[in-house]
Amino acid sequence: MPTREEAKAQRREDIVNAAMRLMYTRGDSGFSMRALADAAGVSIATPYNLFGSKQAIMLAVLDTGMALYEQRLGKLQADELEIFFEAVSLATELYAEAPKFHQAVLFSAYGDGGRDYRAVFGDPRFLFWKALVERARNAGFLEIDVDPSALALALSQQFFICILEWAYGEIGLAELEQRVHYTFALLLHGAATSSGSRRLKPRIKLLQKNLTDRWSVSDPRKSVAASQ
Amino acid sequence: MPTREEAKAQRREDIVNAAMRLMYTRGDSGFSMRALADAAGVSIATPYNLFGSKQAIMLAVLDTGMALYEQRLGKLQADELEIFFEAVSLATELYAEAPKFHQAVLFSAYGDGGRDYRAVFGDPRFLFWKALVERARNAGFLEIDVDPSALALALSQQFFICILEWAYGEIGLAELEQRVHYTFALLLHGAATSSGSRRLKPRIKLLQKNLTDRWSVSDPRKSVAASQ
DNA sequence: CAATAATTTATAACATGTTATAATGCAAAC
DNA sequence: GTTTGCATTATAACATGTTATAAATTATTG
Repeated sequence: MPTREEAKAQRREDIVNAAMRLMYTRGDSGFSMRALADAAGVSIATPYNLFGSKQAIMLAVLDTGMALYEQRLGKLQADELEIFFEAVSLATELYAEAPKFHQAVLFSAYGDGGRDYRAVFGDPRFLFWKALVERARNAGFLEIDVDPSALALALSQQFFICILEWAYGEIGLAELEQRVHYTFALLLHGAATSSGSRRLKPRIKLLQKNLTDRWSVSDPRKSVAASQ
Repeated sequence: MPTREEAKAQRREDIVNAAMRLMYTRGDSGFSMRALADAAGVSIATPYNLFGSKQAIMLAVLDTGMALYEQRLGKLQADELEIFFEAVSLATELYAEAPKFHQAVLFSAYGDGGRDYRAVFGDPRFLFWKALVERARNAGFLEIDVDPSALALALSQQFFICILEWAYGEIGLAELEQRVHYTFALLLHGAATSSGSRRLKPRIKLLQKNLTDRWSVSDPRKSVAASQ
C-alpha cells in the first residue's frame, strides 16, 4: 500500500529507466512515446502527466548522465588550465562508451517536439564551465577581470554545437575532441594572463596542426555520413 | 505551351515564393506543407517531388537570403579585421527588418523533420567566413600559418548557435550581436598577429564590459521569454 | 467502513511530415 | 496526329508528439 506520492515517484523512475533502456538498445529510432509507455508498463498518458513532454524525459536522462560525468571528473588530477581539456576528453570517452545511447539522448532532446532548446544544454552545463573559469582565474591563468559568465557561455555553446554535430553523424568522436580542444584554447587564450598564454599559445599551434592534418585527407565540411 | 523543364522551374519558384509569403505573414506557426501546397496552388505531393523535404524548401529560402546578405555586405567599407564585426551587425540588421520571417526560416530548417543539420548552416556560410579569414590573414591581421578552415569553422558555429538562441526566443537581437562580437574577438585574437592583437585586445575588454553590464540587470541564462 | 478526490487508463482524436498508389494531363517522340 | 512516358494530382495511409475525455482504480479522509 504505497502512498500516492511514492507510487508517483516509482512510476517516474520506471519511465526514466525504460527510456534509458530503450535508447541503449534501440537508439533513437524506435524510441517513441508509445514504445516508452509500453516498456514502462504504463499508459501513454502517464508520461505526459508526470513529465509533460518527451523532451522533459530526455532532460531527466541527460541529468543522470551529467551527475555521472561530474563524479568521474572529480577523480581526475589536472591543474586549473588543463582541466578544461581533460573535461572535454572525458566527455568524449563517455560518449565512446555508449555512443548510440548518447546520440539518441541528444537527438531526442533536441529533435521532435523540443522547443525548449536552452534546457538541453542549459544551466547545469553552463554553471559547470563557469566554475572552471573562476577556478582558472583564481589560479592566475586568466585575467582577473574576466567575466566568467561571458567566457563560460562561449565555451559551453561551442562544446554544445560540436556535440550536436557528432550526434547528427557529421563528425566522429576524435574530431569532436580535437575541434573543441582547439576552440577552447582559442577562447581561453583571449582571456589569458601571460602565464596562461605561455601555455595556450603553443597548444593552439599544435591543435591547429592536428586539424589541418585531419582535413588534408578529408574535407572539413564533408560529413562522415556522406563519405561512407 | 511551356516546356516540361520550364513548367517544373515555374512550380519550383511558385513553391519557394509561397513559402516566403507564408512565413512573412504567418511566421513559423501555420506554415505546414499542406498550407504551403495550398498557397502555391499545387498538390501536396509536388513539393516533395521537387524538393524532397520541407527542410530542402527552407534551405532554398535561406539561400536567397544569403545572396541578399552578401550583396549588401559588399557595399560596406571596412578593413579586413573590422569586416568580421560589420558582417555580424549587418546580419542582425537584416533579422531586425523581418524578425518573424527569419525566425520561421531558421526554426523550420532546424526543427520538424530536419535531420540534415549541417546543410542549414553549412557550406555557403562556412566558405563565407573562410574567405574573410584568408583576407584578414593576407592583410597581416592574422598569423600567416593560421588554418582558415579551423578558424572559420569555429566562427561560423559560434554565430550559428547564437542565431539559434535568438530564433528560439532566448535572447534579443542586441544581445545576439554583442555576444557574437565578443566571441569573434576572442577567437580572432587567438590567431592574431601583434598588429591584429593590438586592435582586438581592447575590443575584447570593451565587449566583455558590455555583456557584464547587460547581465548585471538580467541573468545571462534567464531567457527572454521567461522574463516577460 | 464508506465517501471523496486524485491519478491512471483506455481510447479517440488532431496536426504534422512523409510515403504510396492509382488516375489524369500533357509535353515529347515518332 | 497519334502514341508514349513523365509529372502532377487527388487521396489514403502511416508514424509521430500531443491533447482531450470518460471510465476505472485507489489512496486518503471522514
